[in-house]
Amino acid sequence: MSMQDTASSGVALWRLVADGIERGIADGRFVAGDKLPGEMEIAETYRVNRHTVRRALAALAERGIVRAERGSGTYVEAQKLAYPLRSRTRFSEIVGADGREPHGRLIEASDDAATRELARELGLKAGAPLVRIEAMRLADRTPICVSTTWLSAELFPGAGNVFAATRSMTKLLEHYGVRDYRRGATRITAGIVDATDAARLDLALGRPILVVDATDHDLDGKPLVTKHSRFAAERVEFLVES
Amino acid sequence: MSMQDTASSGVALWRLVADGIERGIADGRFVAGDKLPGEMEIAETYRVNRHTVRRALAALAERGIVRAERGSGTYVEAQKLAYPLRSRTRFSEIVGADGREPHGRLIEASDDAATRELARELGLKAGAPLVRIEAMRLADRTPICVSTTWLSAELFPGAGNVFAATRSMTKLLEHYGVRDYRRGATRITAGIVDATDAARLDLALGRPILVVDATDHDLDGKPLVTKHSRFAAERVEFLVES
DNA sequence: CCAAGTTGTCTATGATACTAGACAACTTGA
DNA sequence: TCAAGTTGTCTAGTATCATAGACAACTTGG
Repeated sequence: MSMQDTASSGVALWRLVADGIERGIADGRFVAGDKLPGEMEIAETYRVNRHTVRRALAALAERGIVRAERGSGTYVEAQKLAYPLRSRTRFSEIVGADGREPHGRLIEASDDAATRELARELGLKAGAPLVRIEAMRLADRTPICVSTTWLSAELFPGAGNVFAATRSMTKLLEHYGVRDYRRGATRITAGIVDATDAARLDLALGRPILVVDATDHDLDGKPLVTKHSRFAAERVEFLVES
Repeated sequence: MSMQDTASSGVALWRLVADGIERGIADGRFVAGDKLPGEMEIAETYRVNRHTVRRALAALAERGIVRAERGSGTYVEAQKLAYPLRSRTRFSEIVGADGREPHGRLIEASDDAATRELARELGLKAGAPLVRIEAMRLADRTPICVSTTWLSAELFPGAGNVFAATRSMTKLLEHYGVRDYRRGATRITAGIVDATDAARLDLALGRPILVVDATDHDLDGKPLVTKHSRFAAERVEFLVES
């Protein structure tokens, strides 16, 4: 691996090495507590200078993924949150099941007008008044995802304030008399985090995110809320059951 | 956006701009045929030199995402493949439904021994003989994903040759008398493409990929094959139905 | 204690990324 | 035809990336 190989890829070499090591951890080639190969050995496998490897490891160490011990070696630290995608998906339940403490945080709430896309998703007319809620979800102080949620301002007046108080979408819906709801079709893709989300998720620029678009319906199939969520890919793994 | 902001993120500035524009297209802010803002305007919104924007646009143009017209502007070109995740998921059907021509290609087949992980997934003992098939799937000549598939070498002797001939996992299983099969639990996450897959998928280094791990079972629930697939995130969108 | 192997830190050098400014070539609409 | 706005192409200067080598500081096992 040389500068010529990566020419015009737009990612620094040390970043490729860091991604490679991180993937090794994600794939289970290295498990929490394992000792990584020595810097020299890593340098040889990636055909890269040892300094480049050091920079990669430093980046991983700063993110808490590995920990270097002078004279001894570099060791693996972290894990991923298993996130089942079911028709009944509640963030707090999922995080709780993993033995971690769920948190919600309101970033911003504002009024908005429905684009054609949003109107179709929510069964409203284009231009209909909406409440837009920008929120963040954490597990044990680690940011997991940020999501933008839209609700009809007519069906859910003052939804922003209710969310600010309850910090839970489930409780917000309960407040308006919705006892239960189901997730409709979910669209998943991946992308690269933008500067705004990177700051919110405490993620380095250029990290991958899982992008999820979904609409929740009540039991009669009437659309309630539609969401656009961005998950830190390095901290979560979706499970689809059949 | 300055070099200081991106310091130690490991992604080139032009790459962030390119990703931002591409995401604008993915999110529907720009649709195929739309004219992008002028280079100067983009440079201002990202607070970046015009040359940096030009490099970003050049990268997008090379990938066929946009097309520049001198004296006029830069225009949007492409779309994504909708990929439903059901218990009965067949690549050829999905691509066909999108009006495109599905293709399969064998990259490599070899013998392998089951790791503890693979053995558990396939209901075998660790060290059991496996056939490992590295394959690639395309839609209209565009690479969509590469996957590594493992099967028991005892249940499916010579599976590599059969796949080479049929280039279809469904037909391979039929050859061994498996008439129907179902997908079990599927794990989805995102990552950054490595050098090998980047070459196979014709993807630039540092691009995001969707990583899917799944095991297929026969109708009695007996595990047949387990797969590790990597999808070019920029070309596909998963649909989860509830 | 010693030797081998590990991570930490320094200096130096060439290649690349980004910025900056200027101007050419072309398209569009008035 | 003309002016404004667009993309294309030069030249330069500065900061960062990656390589290279040497040595210090520390851990581990014999």
